[in-house]
Amino acid sequence: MMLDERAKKVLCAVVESYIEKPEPVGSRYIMKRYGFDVCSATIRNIMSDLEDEGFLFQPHTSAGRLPTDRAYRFYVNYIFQEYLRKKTEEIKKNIENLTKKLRKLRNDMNSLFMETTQSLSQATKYLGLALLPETDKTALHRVDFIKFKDDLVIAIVVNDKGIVKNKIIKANHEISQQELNSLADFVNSNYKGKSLDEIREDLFSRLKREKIFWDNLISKILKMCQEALYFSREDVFVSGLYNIMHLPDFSDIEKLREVAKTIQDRHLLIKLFENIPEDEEEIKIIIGDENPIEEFRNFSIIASPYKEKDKSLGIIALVGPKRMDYQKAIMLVNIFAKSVTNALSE
Amino acid sequence: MMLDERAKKVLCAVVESYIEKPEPVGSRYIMKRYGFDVCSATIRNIMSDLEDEGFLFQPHTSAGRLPTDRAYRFYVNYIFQEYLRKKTEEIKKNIENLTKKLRKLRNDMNSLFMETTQSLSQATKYLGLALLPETDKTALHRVDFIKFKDDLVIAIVVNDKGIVKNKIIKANHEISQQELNSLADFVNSNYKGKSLDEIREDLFSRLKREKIFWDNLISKILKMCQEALYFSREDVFVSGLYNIMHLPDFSDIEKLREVAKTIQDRHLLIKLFENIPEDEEEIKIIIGDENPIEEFRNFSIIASPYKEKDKSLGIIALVGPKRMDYQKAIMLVNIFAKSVTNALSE
DNA sequence: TTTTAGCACTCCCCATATTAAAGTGCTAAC
DNA sequence: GTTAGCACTTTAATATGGGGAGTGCTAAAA
Repeated sequence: MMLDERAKKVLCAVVESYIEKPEPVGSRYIMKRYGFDVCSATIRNIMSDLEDEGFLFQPHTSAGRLPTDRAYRFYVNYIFQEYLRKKTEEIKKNIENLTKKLRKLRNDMNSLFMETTQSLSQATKYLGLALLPETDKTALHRVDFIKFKDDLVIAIVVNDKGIVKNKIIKANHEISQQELNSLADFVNSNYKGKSLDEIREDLFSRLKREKIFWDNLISKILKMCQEALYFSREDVFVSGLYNIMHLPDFSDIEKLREVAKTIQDRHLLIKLFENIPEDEEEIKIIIGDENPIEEFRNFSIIASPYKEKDKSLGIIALVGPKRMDYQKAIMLVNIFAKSVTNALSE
Repeated sequence: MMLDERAKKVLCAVVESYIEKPEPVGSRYIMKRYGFDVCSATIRNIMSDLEDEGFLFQPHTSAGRLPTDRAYRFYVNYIFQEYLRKKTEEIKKNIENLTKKLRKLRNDMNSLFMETTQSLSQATKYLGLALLPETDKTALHRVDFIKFKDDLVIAIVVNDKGIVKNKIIKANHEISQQELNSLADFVNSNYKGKSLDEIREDLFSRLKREKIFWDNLISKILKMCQEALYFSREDVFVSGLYNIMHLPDFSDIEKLREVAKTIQDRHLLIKLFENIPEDEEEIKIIIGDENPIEEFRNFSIIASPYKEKDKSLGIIALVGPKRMDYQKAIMLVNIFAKSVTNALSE
């Protein structure tokens, strides 16, 4: 399946043409529009070969050809190389400017990611997503335990990003605000700066070490504390559902429905991100069938982690049709991820 | 425009028929389906009269007739009377059962309203909404001020419903955690149980009374405190966008887009609720053009306040097409609003 | 061996015509 | 006031027939 240079060019031309306008692409059009110096019959032969290789298909005999997922993959690899090679001054300038703008929001993550996803969606008309830092992995800034009613306690955790999470837990026994304050003091003075999962781990070994495992009061309290410090990942920002509704790819309402349903279901959405490595430098591109969740097999995702210093915190992404303007999408995700990283890293 | 009994029956029949199936309604169909003992020509005459009165219209000559907004209004008034009159044992039983179920969630408002809006949407295939209690009007349970970075302070407010809100504010001067604790203590011991707006008001008059108005440190701190205790209303739950996508009324994507855009814009959504009185007992029904916000002129809203004891806290609502199953929608909103009220009032 | 010109063939799309069905409005009779 | 009957209107569905875009193949040219 080695393609010669000309075949590659034709393949990319077909993909680009289809991205530009969702219609079957003909040989004559390719020849003229992309300035090939051969006649349409030659292009035709090449396209026929590309079809044999699984890059193109015809909706029916005697129609033009459409790209398969494989073609998109090939195309994306191609332009992505290009992009990395020639990342221009202009992009750097864009990152600088955006960084300045986002820096003002660095202390308010909600606004920061609201702004980010909205701008991304606005600029592309695709769906802008952002996965917030996992509370469990970020450093504890402070915890408070507040007695609510009866044996209910509200645990409030502030992490070093200024994100506030709270949780209502059952204490299983009457406990005074006084005692809760002591508990909070204990945690704050011993564990500030540690990540929640580290803290839970340490509490656990402490329980074990001191042989107060299953019975006494302190053990109960520490266990409650463990529970209070567990937060499953659930914070995703999604913007621009109404933007994608204008795309011809979503004129079929069933596709829209898939997206809307997935958005509504946070757990599913989180699952989408699970297969995207957070620790890599590169932009990750997922096309159609490569998608980890069934519901998004019709779409493509451009995702990139954002970091603070060198630690990856979360992911910024665009979700759009497979027939997406990858050039633009890649560039924008890149710019935003880098800018957020800069803004957070000071 | 007095309609005689028969005309009313015909009008209701037309509306009901159209709600059942979105097609122009013919005279013969009405006669047979709704068991009128006159021939179709008579119905035809009545329908012609109803058209003159502005209740019906024809999409084109020689087609059946469709209800106008006025017809929906008439119909809804009619069935609403009916509903109030004959509220059955069954409904009471439903409320009891649902109350039991929701009571388990009473201490976690997020889950409570998530569950409520989802169930409402699931049962009707319309959009389920719930407006949470306004932080500003609910009683303070406790406030905490947490020093974050530099001169940033995170204010965390817990109200008596167990809802936690937070806000990042600039202190404009260095302030220690010690001082913040004193401030929090001060607010907590003086104002626990008071509503945030009362507290702000009182802080203001205190400032004024003590003639420390514009200058010294305490004044600055109190002003920061005032700012920290202000939360604009913004908490709305919306469920089931993907449910309405199956309705024939939304096969036009432009209509869907209106809804999706409105949902995304919390402020607009809040505005929707502004014209719905929270303090009334009754279920409020808003049809088409009666809608306060432009974007929802194509839809109808069934809304009802929920309360704790006798104090209104917020609103539960369904948004659907004008061609909505009002009977069902009214009943369900009624059941849910009453059940939430019961669950919260113990 | 590769490319090109030429041509027959396929299939979709669109515009037009035709027909059946549903429903009205009107008139005259009950 | 109500009904039967009928002419008329409009839509929706179904056929009909080019026109156009594009392919695949063959034979000749490069």
